[in-house]
Amino acid sequence: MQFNTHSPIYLQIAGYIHDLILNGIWTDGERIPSVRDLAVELEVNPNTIVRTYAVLQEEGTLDNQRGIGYFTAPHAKDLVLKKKREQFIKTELPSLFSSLKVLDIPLEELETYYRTFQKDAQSNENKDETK
Amino acid sequence: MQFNTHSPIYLQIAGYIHDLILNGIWTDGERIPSVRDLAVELEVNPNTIVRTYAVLQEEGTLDNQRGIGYFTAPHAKDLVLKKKREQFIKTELPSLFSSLKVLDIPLEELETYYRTFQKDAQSNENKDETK
Amino acid sequence: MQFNTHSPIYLQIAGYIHDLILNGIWTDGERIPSVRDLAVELEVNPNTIVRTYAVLQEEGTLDNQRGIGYFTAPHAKDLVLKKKREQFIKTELPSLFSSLKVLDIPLEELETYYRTFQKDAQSNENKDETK
Amino acid sequence: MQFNTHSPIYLQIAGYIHDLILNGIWTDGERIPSVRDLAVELEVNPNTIVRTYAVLQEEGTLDNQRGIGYFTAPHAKDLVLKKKREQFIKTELPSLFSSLKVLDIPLEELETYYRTFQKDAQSNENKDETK
DNA sequence: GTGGTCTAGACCACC
DNA sequence: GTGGTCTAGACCACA
Repeated sequence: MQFNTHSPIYLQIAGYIHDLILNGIWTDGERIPSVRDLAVELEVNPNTIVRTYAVLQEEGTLDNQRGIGYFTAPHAKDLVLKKKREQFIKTELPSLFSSLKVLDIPLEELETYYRTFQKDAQSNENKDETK
Repeated sequence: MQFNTHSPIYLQIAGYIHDLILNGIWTDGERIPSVRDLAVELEVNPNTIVRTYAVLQEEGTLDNQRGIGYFTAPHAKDLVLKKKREQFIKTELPSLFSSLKVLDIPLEELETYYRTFQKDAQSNENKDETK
Repeated sequence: MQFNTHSPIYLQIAGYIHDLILNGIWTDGERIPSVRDLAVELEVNPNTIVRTYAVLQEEGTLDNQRGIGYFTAPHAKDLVLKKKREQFIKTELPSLFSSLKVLDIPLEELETYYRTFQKDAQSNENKDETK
Repeated sequence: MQFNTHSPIYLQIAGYIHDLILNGIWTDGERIPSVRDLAVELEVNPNTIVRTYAVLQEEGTLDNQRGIGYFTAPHAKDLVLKKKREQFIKTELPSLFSSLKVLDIPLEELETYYRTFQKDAQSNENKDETK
């Protein structure tokens, strides 16, 4: 049995940046924080960020202009969305379905909970608007 | 940002035992490995297993008889199933649904994948029978 | 703070013998087990029993006839009863009363529970007779 | 026969803390000694105190804030009082009543002693006020 | 043999 | 500083 297994920090940060892009916090083509700045913000060694940015550049999510800085790619959001969807369908769905099977929860029950979830989400949005 | 998020080993082992019971590897009322034996098998300190077993006894999943050993409770499987279902609905479903929303996957699409999953599972079972 | 404090075993055994006499299991003037026999029965070092019998002889509960053995005194039961009553009133009652005070339980409430206790005891006796 | 009957130290300390709360020495919501400090004070291993505090937190008597310390719960005193009353009525009263029966002390006699006890207690209080 | 408790000492995350 | 966890090793009671 294996305990205390993590994905490496630089990959955790890559996932974090994916989420920033998906949620529109970093928009397509925008200039993003320098390696040094992000390292300070996340309280992490700059080399870790270097590695993260390299991975994201490799996969096409980020562009680099030497001497200027890093930018999100022109279609970063679509690209990340596609990537996450594939990963979700290939790895998360099977584990979800096997949970449903073991726990003996039919798909119909899921739909019920889904409607409740959507109603809750909506009422929260309304609250936010009122603020 | 949070890196290094673990649940403690003794709880990871508790979860592992839940799965053993759910999957019928440990059946209701059966004698289970002694503290020392399981500690050797999982390569942890006996005290860690003591703590795991104490938690599971507290929640009613295990019984024990001093000087004899630990046993799964008479209705251990039902109890664990109930517990896991509650936990699944309360904590995993919301995160699933929010993934669906972010990834823009309608519930209907899930059903399609579900049917594929079930067919695959069935064909695997048939293979097993053929063995 | 003091943990793990016991009365010495020889005194615990003295109390045990008091109870035997009070409950009529050892009657007045009866010959009682030899030091050696009682030591075996209670799984205790014979010297411990020697000490117990010495204490009980000192307080008048036991008599010793050299070469023959130990006997309960002619009025052993009355003597023990008197002793226990005194001890009860002097040491146990105050602690009981202070519990009642701290827990805010009026004496009247005690009477209620007492009646319940007596009824239970009686019904148990009836069961015994039926046997 | 059973000699050497202890409750474990961590439970003895739990009982000791119950008393501190009942007697108002630790008041509701108050910060209590750190694990290490109490361990030093009671001359036990810190892990023993950890276990005691865990038990008391489990039963709702204590709260804690990570990195800050332990606190008595907002209604700790009421909670402990309720717990102790139940335990007193269920386990101590029957043994009291059976003592009364064996010693042939009628309940009325108890009342006499009770009045004496109350008078003594009152005169002690007056002394305290005079101080 | 079993589990239960306790100690000593270490390392970690949080504040 | 705080609590939380884990290890190593010891001793105990029960069966």
